[in-house]
Amino acid sequence: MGLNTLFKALGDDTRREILRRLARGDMAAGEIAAAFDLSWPTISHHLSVLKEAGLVQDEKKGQYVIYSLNTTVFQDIAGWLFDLLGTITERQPAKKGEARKENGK
Amino acid sequence: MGLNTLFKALGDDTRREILRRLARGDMAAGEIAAAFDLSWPTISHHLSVLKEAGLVQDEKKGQYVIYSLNTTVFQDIAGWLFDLLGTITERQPAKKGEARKENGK
DNA sequence: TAGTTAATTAGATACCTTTCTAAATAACTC
DNA sequence: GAGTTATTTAGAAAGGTATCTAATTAACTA
Repeated sequence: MGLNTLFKALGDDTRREILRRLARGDMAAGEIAAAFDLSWPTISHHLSVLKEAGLVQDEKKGQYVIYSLNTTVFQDIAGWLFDLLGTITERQPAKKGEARKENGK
Repeated sequence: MGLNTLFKALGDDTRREILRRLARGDMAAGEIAAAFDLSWPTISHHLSVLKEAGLVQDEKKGQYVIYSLNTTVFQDIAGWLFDLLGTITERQPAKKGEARKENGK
């Protein structure tokens, strides 16, 4: 759902810790909430941010809601990284003695 | 300066576009500002967020301030990604017929 | 169906972000 | 040194985010 939403979702310790736990295996919402020193509604909110970003999926199993990691979005991050790093390597290496002088005096 | 600051800095279109331009070569602050439909102070602020996150560096060259990409932080992102994806592959693949049932009914 | 357990939604508060205009600082040019 | 150009800092407005408690919804259990 866009790199913006994605990076914003990743810019929070609690949310990254949730992802780390989900990487070890699926968990119910309450199980996740129990692992933190925050209220259930707060965790519920973080989960919805992660879901919005496509980083997790949820599935209702009886009275539980099981959350799992969605790894496909990590390709978006990797793709963005490669694009950027690719652009760097594309640029002409400046000849000796005139390195990076376009903007200087 | 921490993954939090780093991801937060990346969660903005303008800032990612600044990085993309810097990937092609160093630029003066004003040169960057001129490329956007935003005021100079706004761009100046975005640059300080990027700098705070360690994504760019600046260097005073006479009356200009030249900004350049700092690629070393990308290792932090890559490292985080690898850690997470590594954790996923570490987990025991469930045997057939008992897949992902720990939390279910 | 009344009670219990699981999870989300609503509403409030405090704080952080993005953006602006106006002012300040810093360096160059005559 | 007076003016010009480059950039940042200050201060304000609008909107977003993280967190809480209380209320609601949904599903199981006896």
